Amino acid sequence: MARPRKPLLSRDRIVEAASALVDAEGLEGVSTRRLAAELGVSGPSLYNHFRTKDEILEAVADAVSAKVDLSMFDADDGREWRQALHDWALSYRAALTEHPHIVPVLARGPGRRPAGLRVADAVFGAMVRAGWPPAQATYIGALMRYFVTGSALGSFARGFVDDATAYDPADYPHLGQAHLLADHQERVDEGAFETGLRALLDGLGVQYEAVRRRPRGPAEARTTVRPAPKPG
Amino acid sequence: MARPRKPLLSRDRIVEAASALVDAEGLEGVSTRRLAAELGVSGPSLYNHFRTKDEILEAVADAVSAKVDLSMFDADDGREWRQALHDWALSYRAALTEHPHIVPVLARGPGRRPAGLRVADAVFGAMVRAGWPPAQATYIGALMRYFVTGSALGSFARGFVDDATAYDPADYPHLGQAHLLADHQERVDEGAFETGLRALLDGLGVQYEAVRRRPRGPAEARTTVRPAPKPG
DNA sequence: ACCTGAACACCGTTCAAGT
DNA sequence: ACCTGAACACCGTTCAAGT
Repeated sequence: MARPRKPLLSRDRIVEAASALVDAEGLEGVSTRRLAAELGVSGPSLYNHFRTKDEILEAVADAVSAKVDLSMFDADDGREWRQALHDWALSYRAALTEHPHIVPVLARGPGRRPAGLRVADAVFGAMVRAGWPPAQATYIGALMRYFVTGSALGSFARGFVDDATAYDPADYPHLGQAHLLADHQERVDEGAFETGLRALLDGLGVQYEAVRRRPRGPAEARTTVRPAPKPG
Repeated sequence: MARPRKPLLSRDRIVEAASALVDAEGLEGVSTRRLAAELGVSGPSLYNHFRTKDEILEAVADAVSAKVDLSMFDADDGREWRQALHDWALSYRAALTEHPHIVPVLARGPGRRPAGLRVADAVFGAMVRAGWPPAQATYIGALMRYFVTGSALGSFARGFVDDATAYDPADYPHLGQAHLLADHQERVDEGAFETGLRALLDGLGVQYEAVRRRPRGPAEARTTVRPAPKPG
């Protein structure tokens, strides 16, 4: 069989199989030959649909971004911007922790991925509507992204070993109980995420009040970052 | 030449060469053969000093962690915890942006890397000394890490293309100026980082006041996360 | 103990050949 | 247009052989 009358492959089928493989085996488990085998074709066939393996992984990452709920940013649902950011962050993090192995790819940046851009667009638009200056709205999209991807990528607790002898008090005077962290991994990561998210939103609240109070004095315009590259 | 009287290699030499290679070519530029060639030996020689290539990369990441300034956490330098966290975050970020290609490895978590653990230890110790409950001190170390590594990993602006036609208003109604971001990349990332850091510290300040006010009521103990796995 | 070359079991990608 | 097998230039790692 050289060419079937009905194509055996499609971008969607490839992305679906690649996602399953990434979830099951991690990024290292994905080779073009392995993926092709999973799809019942030979390795080079994939190159009729994607230019590189990396493009396939980008598509997998984008499929995860597409699962992030953005409905809280809808114009007139009566939600406050802080509440919307909060809910979005939870949905964002949930999407990532459901597919942890692809996070390194996704964390590289929103890039050209359509779903990633849709996220950036929604956040930026909602913040501007809420009264944030465009420059700040851009920053908020970026910094929230930093925090959420950072938390999904580097489970803090996962790094600690479940071995009391691993942390010599002479080297790490305050890590006496560190070996216990291995057990409490998830709880610590979630606590840190919640604490950080609350801090972020409270802190943005402070800045929001300041911005609202002096909405755009010319003196400020001179000392501030500059007109404001949009967005997002 | 089979075995020289003086070893040709050492862990330090290997890490040094690997760091240079990572900086110059990125992670993909590092192969064991390439690295060995740079050191004037054959590929398998490396395995006398490291068990795997990944162990070499971990060591490179740890060398970067070792450059993070921790002196602001020294017991009696009169600094306030917020100021210390702020200065540390800047130093942390600076270390990472100087070696951007290794960040994905470093962001995986502090793991067993000695310098990474030293960082965790210093932050945890300083926060506890400042009056934070151990559980919260643990969270602070983790959430600061999320934010800093996330910002170093995923340059938000870098993701946007310098092409006005790339962002169809029908798809992304608020991304009209997105193509300008490519130009302002660094400024946006720095603005987002500063804005986020300030928000984080302000927000933690709010939580600090709350914790200080009610230092450990039994009612709180029941509703709060739980005793507190240390640290760090 | 520490280096070597040869070898194993893989890679991503290109390309001419098939229909 | 879409798949194939063969091939190219790589990989990380193991291992027996050398000193």
